Amino acid sequence: MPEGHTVHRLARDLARDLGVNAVTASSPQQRFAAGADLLDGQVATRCRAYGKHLFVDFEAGDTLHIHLGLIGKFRRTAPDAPRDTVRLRLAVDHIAWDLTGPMTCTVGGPDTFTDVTTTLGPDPLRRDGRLPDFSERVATRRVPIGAALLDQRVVAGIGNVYRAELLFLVGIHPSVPSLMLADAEVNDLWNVATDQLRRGVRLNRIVTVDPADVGASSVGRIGADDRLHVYKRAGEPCRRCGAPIERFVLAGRKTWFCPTCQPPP
DNA sequence: TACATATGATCAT
DNA sequence: TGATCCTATGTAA
Repeated sequence: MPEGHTVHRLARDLARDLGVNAVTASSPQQRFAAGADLLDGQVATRCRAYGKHLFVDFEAGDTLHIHLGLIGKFRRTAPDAPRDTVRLRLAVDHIAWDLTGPMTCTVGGPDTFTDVTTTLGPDPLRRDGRLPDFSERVATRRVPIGAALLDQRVVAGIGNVYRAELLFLVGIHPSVPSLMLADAEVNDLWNVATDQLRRGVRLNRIVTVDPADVGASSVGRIGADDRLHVYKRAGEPCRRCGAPIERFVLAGRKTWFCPTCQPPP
């Protein structure tokens, strides 16, 4: 489930679990054997996230760089858990963190963080993420806003679920040209993104529906199937207006919108 | 057993 | 735009 919220949450949980102890690093799958050897026995000194990129610094100056991609997972397991597909296992005491299916898993020097993040747009989950930076990048893209939001050079950490959900929440159709958005709309988009991604970190999952959006019968409780407004809900009624949710492909990925709440340009 | 699909990104054409 | 990489899961056969 890797959008920015997942990676920021990982940085936090990893930092807590790894603590100040030396880690045992291994690559059961062997594809990261050399890197694991470098890290084995070192103390992790810092865990950071920027967009969908995760960085773990080690005492000797090595930086582990991980990007989960579409199917990657990094999860807390036990040292006796199955490991045939585990690219990297970081173990401390009785806790093991298992990385499977990552798009990127490398070890580099102290410049790794800067080198990787210099190409990225502002990250709403970071303290250094700036709205004016976002505004400027949105205003200079000659693509639909639904494409711009997936471009990590415009804003870092948003993926296919948040692109659809955020645009619903701000009432903007994905096909509206990025540079046509009013200042107020761009501000709104940034603020909603910040709020929603933070909520995602807190809950460790994407939930964009509010209790006020669900029926009185459910007493404000949000169930497993009503956490999202539009993502993967083609044909189902909009929770706010009842119109059937529609779907189309934008920037090579399916996206969803409400034709009433998000009028086409 | 096979196939489709997935919250991502890159590279080739 | 399409192929490709990586893994896991759900559905179909």
